[in-house]
Amino acid sequence: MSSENDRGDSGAEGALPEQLAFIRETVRRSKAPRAKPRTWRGAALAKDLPVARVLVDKGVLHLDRYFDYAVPEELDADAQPGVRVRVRFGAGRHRVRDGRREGGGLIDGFLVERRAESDYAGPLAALAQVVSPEPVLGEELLRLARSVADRYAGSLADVLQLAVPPRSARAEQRPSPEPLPPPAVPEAGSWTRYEQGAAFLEALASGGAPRAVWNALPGPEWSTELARAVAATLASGRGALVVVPDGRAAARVDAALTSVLGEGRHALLTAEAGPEKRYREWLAVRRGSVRAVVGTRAAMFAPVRDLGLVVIWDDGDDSHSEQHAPQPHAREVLLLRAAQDKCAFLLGSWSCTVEAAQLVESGWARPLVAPRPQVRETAPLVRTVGDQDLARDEAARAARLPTVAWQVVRDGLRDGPVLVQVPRRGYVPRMACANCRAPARCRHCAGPVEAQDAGALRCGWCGREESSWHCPDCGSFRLRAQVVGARRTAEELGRAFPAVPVRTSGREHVLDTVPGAPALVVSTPGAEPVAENGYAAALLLDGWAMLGRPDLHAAEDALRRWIAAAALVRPQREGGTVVVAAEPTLRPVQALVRWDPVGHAVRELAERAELGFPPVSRMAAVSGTVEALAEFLGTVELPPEAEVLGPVPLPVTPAAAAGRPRRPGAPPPGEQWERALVRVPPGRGAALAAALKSAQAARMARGSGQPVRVRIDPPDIG
DNA sequence: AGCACGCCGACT
DNA sequence: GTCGGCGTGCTC
Repeated sequence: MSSENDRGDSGAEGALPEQLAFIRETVRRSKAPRAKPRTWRGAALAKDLPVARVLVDKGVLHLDRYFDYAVPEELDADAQPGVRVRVRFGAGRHRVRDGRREGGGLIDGFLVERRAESDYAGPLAALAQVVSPEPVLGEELLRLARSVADRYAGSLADVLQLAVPPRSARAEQRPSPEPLPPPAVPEAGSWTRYEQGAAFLEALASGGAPRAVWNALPGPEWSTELARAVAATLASGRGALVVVPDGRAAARVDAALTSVLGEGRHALLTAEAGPEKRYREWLAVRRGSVRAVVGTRAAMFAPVRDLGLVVIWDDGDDSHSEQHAPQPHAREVLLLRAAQDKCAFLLGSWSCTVEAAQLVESGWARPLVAPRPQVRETAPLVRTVGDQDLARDEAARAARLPTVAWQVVRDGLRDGPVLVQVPRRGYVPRMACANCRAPARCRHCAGPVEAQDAGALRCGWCGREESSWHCPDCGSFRLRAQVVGARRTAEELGRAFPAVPVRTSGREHVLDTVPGAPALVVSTPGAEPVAENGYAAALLLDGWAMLGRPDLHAAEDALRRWIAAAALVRPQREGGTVVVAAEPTLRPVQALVRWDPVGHAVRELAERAELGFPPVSRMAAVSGTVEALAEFLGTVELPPEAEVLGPVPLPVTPAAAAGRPRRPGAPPPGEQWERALVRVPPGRGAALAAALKSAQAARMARGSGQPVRVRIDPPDIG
């Protein structure tokens, strides 16, 4: 299916049109390639392979090519492929002084290749300096970075900035430890709970490259199961890489790896470590001293030797999306790695994203699931509280908490801690059917219907006015804005149970664990502490806030967050109960009750295919001022199948926000920007990225003042 | 992006 | 003649 095609044609063998054009041009111009590079009044050059191909470390797209430099004799030994170099670069003030060319700034780069001769017809400048003889950019990493740049219409230099950590001389001086021999093949352990669990481990241990989408059972065993998969891969003599969404998850996997493998066999790569320690760990991996890595998203590029397995945990968490250009997603990067290195792939989660379901649907990966009785055995009981219950229950309505919920909390507090999940502030209210709460969508392109200041309705994607909306599901003509507001509920809850301590975990202050004693634990999604022996009960409040957004991911996100909280609750047989405040007829609510995130994702996938949504189609967002965007859309040569939606105006950033850091892709404060979406059918993702990249490159080269931002797989469509 | 080169108008 | 306007194009 689509994703496979895209991975195929964005691979190393497929050169982009502008690259081809460049190559053709260079070949034409240099009629007779010189046997030896001619420098400015030749200083002594390396005898063997006197040309260094250099990637200049500038993110600008039209410089996204290699440049040749001459290798002076004294740098010959150090100037090996993969090392960091400094070169003079820029058309500026070329003066020839003492037989050497000067001027142009000194700029960092990577030496990519040593060659006998150059395609470049002109005289070569010499390498100014080898920053360090440590080879940091290997062939595989370079190939990966190239694929990622192509996939995301970004520059190679930008990707390398994400992939290669900044240098620390002190870290380089420290020798890395001696590598340990491969460990023994681990026991299957709790993997036997899954139908293909033991077989998956065996395949890894025997050097195979199985690819699986793993729907993990609720509970704390997942990190040990991950560690066993890593151990099995190491036992086969290969390396393994695990990417998790945050530092807490990384710490859990780190602990599990230590207990399964012992000390010294794996590295922990997280931002928390600080630059020097982090580079030291990275170097230990790169040098082959350490064969296994766990880390947060930057670790997706970790240069693991002889990679046998890549793992991503909880791919639906948005921290897997890199914030820096070109904003690659860890799942997509690991997919590229699995394809490039022909290694095993494991995507694990308590929940299931549409993208994960697609990997199974297309046949690229196999499902790794537990049999239904095992799921029922492990999951808590889930009860729902909808509007009907609230309406019937006048007293509860005032407190925003129905009787069922009170009872569950009260009963739970007799046995242990009770988790209360409240939504974070700041959800954008959007329009939904007042009757059945289905998000209101545009009839033409299925984008989200938004309320304007004047009260008019308009599509957030194509900008069409919506004057006669009615709900396609239930026929209602009434719309409502979704409202958020919940923190108070938790406070009231605390007052209602005065004898019980209330602990909170949220953005500013995240608790890692809580003891098994009775307590109310109030948390925002993603910050839920793990309870010793599991929570006795959980209360998931204000489902509307999560479901109300007609964001593509609204239902999936809500389900993922509920499941993430509910997975910390004891199994039903131990009395574990979850109450979710949401209409029981809604699809994600039903999926939670049945504990069937995979079924939910499969149905969402079918719907996305029907509506032409990602990941079945591929989308890109292009934004800029009205003029800049119009000009860009006028010049870009999109593949014929491409469909342009919009442009529509983006909300103006208040000028008061000037001091604060802006989200990447957001317009500068006070400027009116527009955004268009471009979508292409399955298999044309690479062509779309290439077209956008070359249009962007042409634009930058022209230096036409106003910027245009291009974002592949925009996360916030709708 | 910088920064020079180039090919046209008013100036010592 | 030449100083300098910034349009155009290159950076190994």
